Amino acid sequence: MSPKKAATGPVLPGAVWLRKRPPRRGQHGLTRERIASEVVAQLDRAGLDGLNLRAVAAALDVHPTTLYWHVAVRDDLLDLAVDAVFAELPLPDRPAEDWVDGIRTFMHDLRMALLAHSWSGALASSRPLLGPEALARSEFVYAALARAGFTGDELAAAAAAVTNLVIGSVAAEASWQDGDELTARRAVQEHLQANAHIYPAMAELSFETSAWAAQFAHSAEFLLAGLAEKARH
Amino acid sequence: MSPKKAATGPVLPGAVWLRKRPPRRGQHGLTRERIASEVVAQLDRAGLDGLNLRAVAAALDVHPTTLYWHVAVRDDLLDLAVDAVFAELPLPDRPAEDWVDGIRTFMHDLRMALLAHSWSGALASSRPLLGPEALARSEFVYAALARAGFTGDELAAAAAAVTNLVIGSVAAEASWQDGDELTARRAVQEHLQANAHIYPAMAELSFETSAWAAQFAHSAEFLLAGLAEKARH
DNA sequence: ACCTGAACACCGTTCAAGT
DNA sequence: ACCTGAACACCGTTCAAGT
Repeated sequence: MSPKKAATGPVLPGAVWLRKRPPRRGQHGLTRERIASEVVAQLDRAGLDGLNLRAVAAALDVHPTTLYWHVAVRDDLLDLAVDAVFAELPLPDRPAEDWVDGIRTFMHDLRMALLAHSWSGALASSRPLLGPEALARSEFVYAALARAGFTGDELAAAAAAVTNLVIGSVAAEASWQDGDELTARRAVQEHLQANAHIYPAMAELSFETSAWAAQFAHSAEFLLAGLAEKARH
Repeated sequence: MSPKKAATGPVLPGAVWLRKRPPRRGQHGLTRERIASEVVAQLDRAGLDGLNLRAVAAALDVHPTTLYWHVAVRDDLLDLAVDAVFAELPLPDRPAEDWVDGIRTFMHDLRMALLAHSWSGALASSRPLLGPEALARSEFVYAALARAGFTGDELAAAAAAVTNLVIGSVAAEASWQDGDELTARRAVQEHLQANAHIYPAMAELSFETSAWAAQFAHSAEFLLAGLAEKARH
């Protein structure tokens, strides 16, 4: 009957946030916050595959199994880490005068926060974002789009489109930067040009300058233009 | 000097496709295709976390370590599986009369193919898609958008926006369906309403009917509207 | 309520050896 | 060229016991 067993049914992703959190700090002062920031640090250093419970515990100066008092499964650590990344996202307390500007800024800020932790895009795209920091950012997006005139299903869809485009773009971008990006790009380009008869349109493009930021900016403008048009009815 | 060591530098994601593939089939008739479809089958059954090399090998009736002749690392298996999913995506041989219709159909088809294998969205979002089947679909998108009038950076950005929005949306959707979705939704809604003072806009929405398909359709239309407007200059 | 310690089952990967 | 077999290092998780 420990807290970690309190969740009903199977462990579902994001479930850390729906369980009651242990409020008091133990004899080592171990809190979710301390655990989260250590996990972030190790993910930054070792990447998603490099993370391991024993190293996290060692850095926190506790026994590996101690962590199981604070989380139910390893994946919970990832949820804590992702929410910590969202906390880095600046959240304006006043809405922007022009809602399009507000959403645009949010999209670029979100991209930067996720890119600062290369593992976070992959996680944000594949796990429900239910932490308090992530929810606060969602609330901001909902509020901005509601002010733009969206309601009901369209409001939910517009908000989803905004976050899914950003997170999807960042995840794709980060997936290239895991290895040696330049070598990878050259290999792909060679491959495309060697098979130009199969991929004529793609072979024409030059990936020489991988201008990720500019490409993302264009992507964002495409969506913003569509949202603006629909908001006008 | 085995083939798996042929790649220069560190193992980068998607690298299976850039290495020369062993052309002939061995005494067990083990090919990349057979391995790929077995991996897909096991992922469908056990999920991403449930996949293990030993089980794959057993099902193929070979020794676990035999797989290392055909791939360099476990992740290569995932790349093979993702490309196999892309192969299920119907690819029209004639372009649509209206390019918007063509892209719209592609987006919905891609969503369906990825949703049919719940693990594939997470993988597609976090690994470069360099397999032949995935590239062929990208080529289709590039060609359609080029016909719409996009060129250079804007063409690349438009294509990226289309695939990233779809993959990002599917990954998010699938992340909810890993566990008991209904229970999860209810818990989240309770949580939002209990904290309605923090999340006023979100608390208002009813997540009763989780109409994923309708929401995705709206998201797609937002992007398509923006693309159409930009294409008109 | 929070942490320790021992122990278990599992799994990706290497490497030398076979045919 | 392709496959086997033994072996290694590692790692998430459990459970009973401590304070």
